[in-house]
Amino acid sequence: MSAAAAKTRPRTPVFRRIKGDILARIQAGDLRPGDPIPGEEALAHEFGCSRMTAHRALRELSEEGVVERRRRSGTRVARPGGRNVLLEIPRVDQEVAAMGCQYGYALLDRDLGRPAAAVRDKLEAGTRTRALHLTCLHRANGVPYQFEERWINLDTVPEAEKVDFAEIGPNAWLLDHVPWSDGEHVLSAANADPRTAELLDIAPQDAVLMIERRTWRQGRVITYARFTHPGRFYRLRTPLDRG
Amino acid sequence: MSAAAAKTRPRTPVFRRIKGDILARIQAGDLRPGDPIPGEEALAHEFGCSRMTAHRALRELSEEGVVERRRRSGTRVARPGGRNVLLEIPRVDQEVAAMGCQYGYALLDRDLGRPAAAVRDKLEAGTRTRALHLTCLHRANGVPYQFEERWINLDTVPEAEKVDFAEIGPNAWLLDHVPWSDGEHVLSAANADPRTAELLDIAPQDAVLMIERRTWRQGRVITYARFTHPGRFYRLRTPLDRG
DNA sequence: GAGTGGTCTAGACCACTTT
DNA sequence: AAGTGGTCTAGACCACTCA
Repeated sequence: MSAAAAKTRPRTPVFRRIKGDILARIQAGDLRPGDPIPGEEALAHEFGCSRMTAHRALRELSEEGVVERRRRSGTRVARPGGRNVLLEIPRVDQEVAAMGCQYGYALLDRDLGRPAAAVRDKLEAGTRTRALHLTCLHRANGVPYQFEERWINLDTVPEAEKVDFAEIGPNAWLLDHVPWSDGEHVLSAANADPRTAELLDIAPQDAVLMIERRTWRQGRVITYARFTHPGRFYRLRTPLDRG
Repeated sequence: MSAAAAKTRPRTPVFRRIKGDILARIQAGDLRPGDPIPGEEALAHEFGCSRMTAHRALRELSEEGVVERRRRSGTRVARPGGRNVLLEIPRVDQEVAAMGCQYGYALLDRDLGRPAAAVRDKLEAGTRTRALHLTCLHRANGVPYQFEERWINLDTVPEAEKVDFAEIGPNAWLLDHVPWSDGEHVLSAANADPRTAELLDIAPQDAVLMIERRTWRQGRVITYARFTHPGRFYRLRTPLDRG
């Protein structure tokens, strides 16, 4: 087979070469959205590999949204709808350190009790549920960097009641003490309220980027957190991955 | 083999059951960050499957950031650093339609020429590069929904020069006419400038959520776009996936 | 050197979908 | 009924890394 020639000791795995080849054909405009892609059998023959290897290449392309697969009818180039983007939301202390700045943490307020109805909804909790309400400020080289307001559901994480959070931030503590969790994130822009503006040392009404996070553990809400960043400086950036 | 007993016609693939089992152990607190996970050989024996199947389960957990794998030293529960979140940035027309609203598109301005230095940098272009500058407004039920400002690199996509974009939005046209592309997204919050505020029918200085997108084709920038949404209404939401 | 993960094979059977 | 993808096996060899 001339196709299987030029072994050239393939440092890159075969399934990657298949993926790269198909991706290149698409990027070159050779294959357009909706166009059919050779089946697993054909690809296996073309690349001189087993069907499993061709299958893996096509499966990964499918998971990445590059192609669409349907039984019987085969594999086609996906027609891109929206964009699915991998967003990294780093830990604030690591983020500040990565910028080469001195990280500072301060607990502004610690308050225990039954939260208001709006927060109760976020916690998916009943009226008798108690929550730990924490207000924190994170600084980079002394400059306010992130304002954090957080509620921890004490029904789900009762151990949190005994922690004072004066030294360790709630995020770091939770990551160390609560196993693993599902998460939901909501991104929005808002005008800073007077208190937030003062804490972040920005003008009232300045735009802030807000990240709301809820995490679950076995179906119950662990915590609801609001992270507020000065909009003028803060950016969330997605890497450009697919080469 | 007693291990292979109880066929029970497993509707869910074995590799999924292995993944689910390990995830459950982690979420139950049975396995904590840093704890070792049985190797592929051991898992294969435990679940009565081949090593390939166990390998796939562990590989996918690793790709999802749940575990960390290293040769020789084995597989361990990952210690969560930041959070990697899958963000869906939908097409504005589909997004509006999905809300059950009437989608409206208007081209406000179409301008051809050499862009200013700031935009030239974004396009990674030289001083002689010409770009098509488009300004568009997207509406939902007649209400301004998104303001779009876009530059298309005519070195990369010369065909765009002949399109008038009066009827079809630049995003839709590009998706149909330019193969596939890498993308970079930047999210930020800002105060609306007077012109944007007027177009979006919001007060000046109101917070807006801005999404900047650049796409590449074979190493060259196709387009740089800025999407601006009224911050009061617009939310970007990540699904809570891992069950 | 030994043990782990990473890849690959050449088969196999099944599930789904379209004809 | 036939053709496609989805899963799985029981081996194999290699690469990396730790002891």
